[in-house]
Amino acid sequence: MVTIKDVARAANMSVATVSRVLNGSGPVSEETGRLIREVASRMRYVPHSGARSLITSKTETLGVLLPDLYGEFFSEIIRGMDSTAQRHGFHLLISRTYADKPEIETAMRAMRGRVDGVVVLSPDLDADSLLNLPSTIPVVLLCSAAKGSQTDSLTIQNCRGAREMVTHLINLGHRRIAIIKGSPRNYDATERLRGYRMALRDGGITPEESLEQAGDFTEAAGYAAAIELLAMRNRPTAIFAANDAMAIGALSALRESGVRVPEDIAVAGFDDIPLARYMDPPLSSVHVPICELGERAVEMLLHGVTHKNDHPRRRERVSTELVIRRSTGGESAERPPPKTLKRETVST
Amino acid sequence: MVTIKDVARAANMSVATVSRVLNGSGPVSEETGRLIREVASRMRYVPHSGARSLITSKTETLGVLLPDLYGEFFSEIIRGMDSTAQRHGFHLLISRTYADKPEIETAMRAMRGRVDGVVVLSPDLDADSLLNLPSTIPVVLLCSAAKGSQTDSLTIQNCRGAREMVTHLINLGHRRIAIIKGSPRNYDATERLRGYRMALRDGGITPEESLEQAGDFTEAAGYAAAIELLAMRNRPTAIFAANDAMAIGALSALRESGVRVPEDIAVAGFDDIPLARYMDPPLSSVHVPICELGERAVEMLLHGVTHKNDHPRRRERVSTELVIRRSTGGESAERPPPKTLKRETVST
DNA sequence: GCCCTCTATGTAAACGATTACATATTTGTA
DNA sequence: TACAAATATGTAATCGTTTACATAGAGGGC
Repeated sequence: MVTIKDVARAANMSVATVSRVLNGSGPVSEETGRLIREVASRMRYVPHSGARSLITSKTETLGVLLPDLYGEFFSEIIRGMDSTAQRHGFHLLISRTYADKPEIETAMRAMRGRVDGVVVLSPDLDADSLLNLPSTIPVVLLCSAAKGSQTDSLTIQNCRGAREMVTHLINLGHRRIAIIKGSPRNYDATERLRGYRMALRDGGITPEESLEQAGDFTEAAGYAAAIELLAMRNRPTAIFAANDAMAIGALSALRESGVRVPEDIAVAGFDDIPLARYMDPPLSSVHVPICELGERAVEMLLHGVTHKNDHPRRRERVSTELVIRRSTGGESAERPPPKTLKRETVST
Repeated sequence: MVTIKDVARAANMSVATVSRVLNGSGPVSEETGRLIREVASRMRYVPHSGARSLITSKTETLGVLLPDLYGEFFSEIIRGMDSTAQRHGFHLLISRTYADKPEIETAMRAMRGRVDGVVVLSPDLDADSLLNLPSTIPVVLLCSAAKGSQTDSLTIQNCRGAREMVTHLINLGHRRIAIIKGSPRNYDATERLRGYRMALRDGGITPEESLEQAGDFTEAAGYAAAIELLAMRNRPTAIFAANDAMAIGALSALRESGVRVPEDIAVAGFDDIPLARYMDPPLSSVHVPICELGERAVEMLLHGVTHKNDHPRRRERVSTELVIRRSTGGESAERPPPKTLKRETVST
C-alpha cells in the first residue's frame, strides 16, 4: 500500500509538504502543488484514515447500536441517519446488540477509538439504567425510557399518537375498543398502551383487562390476538394494534373468520408503514416519520460532537400524525396513487 | 481519555507489560497480571482500536456499500451480515451510495484504513465495470452483473426462480401471462425477466411485448402497471410481478377494480417478504433467503481477508424456492400460524 | 546594506497501541 | 558453584498521519 512517505519520496519533497498540499493547509508554491497532486494521483495514493484519526482524534464516524429490528423501521431509520451523516462527511458504524446494559456497554467499549459519538436505540425498558453510561463521547438515546438529563434523547410521541387514534375511534361511536399490545418491556409499546388508556378515560370508558391482548409487534402475534378477541362472548367493535405489523396480522385473521372490516370491527395500526395503504381495506394508522427520527438523532449527536459533549442536554420527541383510511370506516377518498405519494392527514 | 501509558504509570510498569497482560501475549507473573488488570479496570481503561489497528494493520471492520434499498430487503441483508461478522469479531461500516462507478470508487477510497474488506451491493447493470476495481483489499460483489473472475461475487438465482414460477402458472393452464418488470438497468430485474421469457418459450408461448409492463420495484409501480393491464382489450389471466412490493400494489389495483384473485387473474411475486402470507389472498412468491445472502457474502469476504486476498475467486448463487399460496389458485392448506413460521414449499 | 516580514519547505514530535530485542532475575542442572 | 535456560520486565522502533517549530531564501522599506 502506498503511503504519504512514498509520495514524498517520489516527488522529492518532505512528507509535511505533501500533507500540506493534499489538505490545503499551509502555504505551498503553485508548482509543487501541481507536482505533488500529479504524483499522488498517479501512484493512486489514498490517505490512511486510521492513521489520520489517531493524530487528529477525529474519526468522522458515528456508531449506531441497534436491537434486532425488522422491516421498514430498520431500513428507514438507517436511511435517515446515513443521509445526514454523509451530508456532514461522517460514516456509520453499525452494531446489533441485545438491549441489556452489559451488552451495550461491551459494544460501546468496542467502539472506543472508532467513532466520535454513538446513537443507542434501546427500546427495552430496563435500559433506563443506560442513562449513566460512563461515556466520555457523546451519546444520543433513541426510543428509550430515559428520564434523567444526563444524556440527549429522542423519542416518538407514542402516547399522544395512540391517544389520538383511540379518540378517533371513540368519536366514531365505538365503546368496546380492544388493544393488541406490544411487549410490556418495550418502551414504545408501554407508551402506546398508556395513550390508549388515557383516551378511554377521556371518553368516559373504563379500561377492561380482557380487551388488552398481549402481543410482540409481529404479524403472527396480531393474528393470534385477533383470534382471541373474536372468541370473546362480548366482542369488541374496534381493535387498535400497537403497530402495523400486528394490525396486518389481525386483518388477516378477521378476513379468514369472515368478519367485515370496518363494518363489523374497525382496525387501526401504528407506524404507517408504506404497505398500510395497500392493505384490504387500507389501514388507518398513526404516521411515524421514521426517517426524520434517524436524521434528527444524528443531528443531535453531531451537535454533541462539535461541542465536545459539553452542551446542555436535550430531550426531544418527534410528532406523529393520524392517517385515516378505510379500515376504521372513516370516510377517505384516498386511493393508492400511481406515483406521487401524497398523504391524507387528519390533524387533531 | 485514559491510555495505556496512564495505566502503566499507575501500576508502575512499562507499557509493554501492560499490553502483554491485557492481550495475554508473552509471559507475565501472576501477581503483575492481577495488579495491572485491577488498575486497568479501576481506571476504566479501554484500548484505542484505531491505534491498535494502525500497528497491527487489522481493523476488524468490514465495509458495506449499498444503494438506496427499501424495506425488508435492507434490514434482512444487514442482519445476515452483522450476525456473521460479529461471530467473527468484526464490525460493519455501512455506507449508502449511488450505484455508479465514480461514486463507489470515492466511497471505497474513504474506507481505506477503516476496513479490512468491502461488500459492494450494486444491482445496477452498468456497475459491471466494477469488476476491475483497483482494490488491494478483498471485495465481494453482491447481486451484480459481474461476469469476470477478478472479484468474488454472490447473486440470487433470479432466472431460475422466475422460470419456475412462470412454469407453475403455465402448468395451471395460463397462456396469457403478463410480467411487471423491474428497472431495465437492474441486474436482478433483467434476470427475472429472462427467466420469465424462458419459461414462456419452454411452454411454447411466444412472449408478447404488450404483456411486459414497466416497473421499478415499488408498490405504486405495481399498482399502475396492473391498471394498464386491466385496460387491455385482451387481458392476461396471470400476472407475475418481479418483486413482492409490485405484486402487492397490483393486488390492490385488482381489488379496487373488482377483479377476483385468483379466479379472474392469478398473481405471483418474487422475494417472499414476510408480509406476503398476510395479503388477501396470500401471495404466491419465490422465496429468497435474504438473510443467508448477507451471511454468505460476509463469509466469502472473511475468507478473502484471512487469505490476504490471495485466493481463487468464486462466483456463487443462493437458491430460491417456490412458495405457492392462494393468489395463484394453487391449492394451499397454508394458514398464517400464530407463532411458528413453517413454510410450505413446492420444489421443482 | 540591513533588518524585518513573508513564503516555501523541512525536521521531528506527537497520537496510542504492539512487539522485536535487550536485560535482569529466577530456576534448574551438572 | 556455576552456567544455561526459562521467566519476567523494560526500551525503543514502528504503523501513517498531522503540525508546531525551525530554517532558508526572497522581497520590501528605510
